[in-house]
Amino acid sequence: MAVAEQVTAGVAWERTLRAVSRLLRVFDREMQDDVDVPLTWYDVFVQLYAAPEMKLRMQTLSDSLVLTRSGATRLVDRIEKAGLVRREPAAEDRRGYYAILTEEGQRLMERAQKAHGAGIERHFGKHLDPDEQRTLFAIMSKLLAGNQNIPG
Amino acid sequence: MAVAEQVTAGVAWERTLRAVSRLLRVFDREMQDDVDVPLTWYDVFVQLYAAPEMKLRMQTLSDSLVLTRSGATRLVDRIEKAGLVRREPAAEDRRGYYAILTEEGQRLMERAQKAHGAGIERHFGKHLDPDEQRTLFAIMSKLLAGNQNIPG
DNA sequence: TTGCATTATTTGCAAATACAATTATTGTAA
DNA sequence: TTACAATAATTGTATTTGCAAATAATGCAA
Repeated sequence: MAVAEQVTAGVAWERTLRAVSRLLRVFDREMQDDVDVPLTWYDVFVQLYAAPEMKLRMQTLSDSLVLTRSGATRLVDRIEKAGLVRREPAAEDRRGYYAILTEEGQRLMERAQKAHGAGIERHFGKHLDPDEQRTLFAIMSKLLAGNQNIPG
Repeated sequence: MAVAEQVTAGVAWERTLRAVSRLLRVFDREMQDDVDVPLTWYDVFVQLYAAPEMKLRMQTLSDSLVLTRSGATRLVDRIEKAGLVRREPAAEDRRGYYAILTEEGQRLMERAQKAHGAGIERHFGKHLDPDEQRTLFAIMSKLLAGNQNIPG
């Protein structure tokens, strides 16, 4: 390359968007192939699995997901119908509900986690050295912190 | 922090996913507010605007977008109905079509670009120094190159 | 030239999603 | 206590999306 490309914010953002989209599609397909659920379901499992007693209020859950409130309601409806999550009214605030990972959900989560971990390594980790991974983490943390209070 | 968090590939990927999702929601909302079209439409404008004669084959277009083929067909349908893009059969291969930015589409694109450029600076560029932007660009380029031949 | 696999695009249909309105509960202040 | 704004979650409805099948044109090989 004779002339170095000028990397503006717009160029960096666009490339990020395309790379992330591509990876999302790959991961979703692999999740389907491996454990026969969409990546969105796995996202729910991850959040619940990491929570105390493997349960979270719907609100907390939807905040961590890539979804609106109503989207989270519908998503949990579907997962509940499949028996992988159940709902329970919140004792301390009767407007609220908890979503709870069932035993079957836990088992699926553990299988999914293994498969997906390998996929992440194959399509993401493998291409970046540890330093790049740390830098990326730091960059994304800054962006997240700088765009905190956004509704949705 | 007494103990530094271990940054694994999985952790870096998850944070990336959340940051990008958040930004996408912000940008989509701002695009609606500024020029009253969804971000997906703008994505089409960007691709066409940068192309020779502001036209691209449907295939090329859908490859650069965050969409499947059929998704691109429907998306262009809607934009065409709004008069911002038109279709034209490809002379050299009669199976194919070009999507072409109309004059009205160009005008909208130029307005949208100004507004969105400011948004990118506000929510993305501002939080990263030039070196970080270059690094991010390089990292995402690697990931894109490493995940080239994925269908969808 | 005929036949057949390949490629470009669109369409039928079902699933997923967002937005706005709705229901139920809580907190607070007169 | 009563009234009312705020909060948690869900639901009605329209839009968007993907998958698989369909349509149409191309290229190549017998």
